[in-house]
Amino acid sequence: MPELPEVETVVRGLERAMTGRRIVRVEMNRPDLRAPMPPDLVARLEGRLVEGVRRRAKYILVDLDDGTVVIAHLGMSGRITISAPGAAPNRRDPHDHVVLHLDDGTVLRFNDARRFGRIDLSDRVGLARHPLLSGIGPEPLDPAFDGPALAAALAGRRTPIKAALLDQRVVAGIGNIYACEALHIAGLSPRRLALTVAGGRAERLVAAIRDVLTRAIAAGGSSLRDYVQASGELGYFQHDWVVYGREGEPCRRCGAGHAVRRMAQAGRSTFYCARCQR
DNA sequence: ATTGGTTCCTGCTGGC
DNA sequence: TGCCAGCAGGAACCAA
Repeated sequence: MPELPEVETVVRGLERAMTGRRIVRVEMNRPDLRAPMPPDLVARLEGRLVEGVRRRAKYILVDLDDGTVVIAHLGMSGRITISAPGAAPNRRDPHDHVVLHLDDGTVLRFNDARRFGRIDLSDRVGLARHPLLSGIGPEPLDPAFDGPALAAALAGRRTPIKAALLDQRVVAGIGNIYACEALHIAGLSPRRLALTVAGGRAERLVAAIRDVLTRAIAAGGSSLRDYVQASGELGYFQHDWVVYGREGEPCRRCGAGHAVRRMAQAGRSTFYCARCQR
């Protein structure tokens, strides 16, 4: 799915399109995503004013004027497209599972071919206790996420650091691409046991995570096959990947000769340089 | 308690 | 050119 930078980019697009607007009509074309959507979704959205849109981990949170919060996750193939008021209607797509019509004519479509995404409802007061959000770790761009905090989260864990970074309880929002990139920047082997990432190594990894996520957000995220920004534009951070998807290409840091390798970890592809990542 | 494997679903791509 | 196995950004769930 879109990882943190992609979700952040979508949230910024939604924020512009939705804030201060009223939802006048909701179409629910297919209620069975990864989990069934709430049966009262349409009733609870229609007529509500949108107060804001924000992000937590890879979740999109839409605050409504009655205290309801819409929780949306894009899964692996989910996207939200925005048709500006007066724009030609999009071609009908069988994977537009939920369609929102706003009072200014804006149309938002939640599209997810693989249906790994989810949509749920909560309320502002109980949001932190919602089962989807309650166990999630610190936001990586929050100043509270520092070397000692990461080291504490990794203490005693005998899983590879790559797998630990994908664990949303350790740190929020990192997925396969940015885990590979951050470990390369930090010079840490993806195979290294998580518990050995402490002290200076943890500091380096935190700095690397912040660096890659910040640059990716600035680029509008990475566009893969299934991902476009809310506005329909493409992010371009995929051109800045140093290891992800570059199997066999020379490591940009080591110079010629040392090829980027690919291996499987926990069923996912890991890309790394065996020379400069220890 | 941690950890690794499996599973959900569809679409695209690379190799034959 | 055509076919199809394998793979894809995630994470909940299960068993050990």
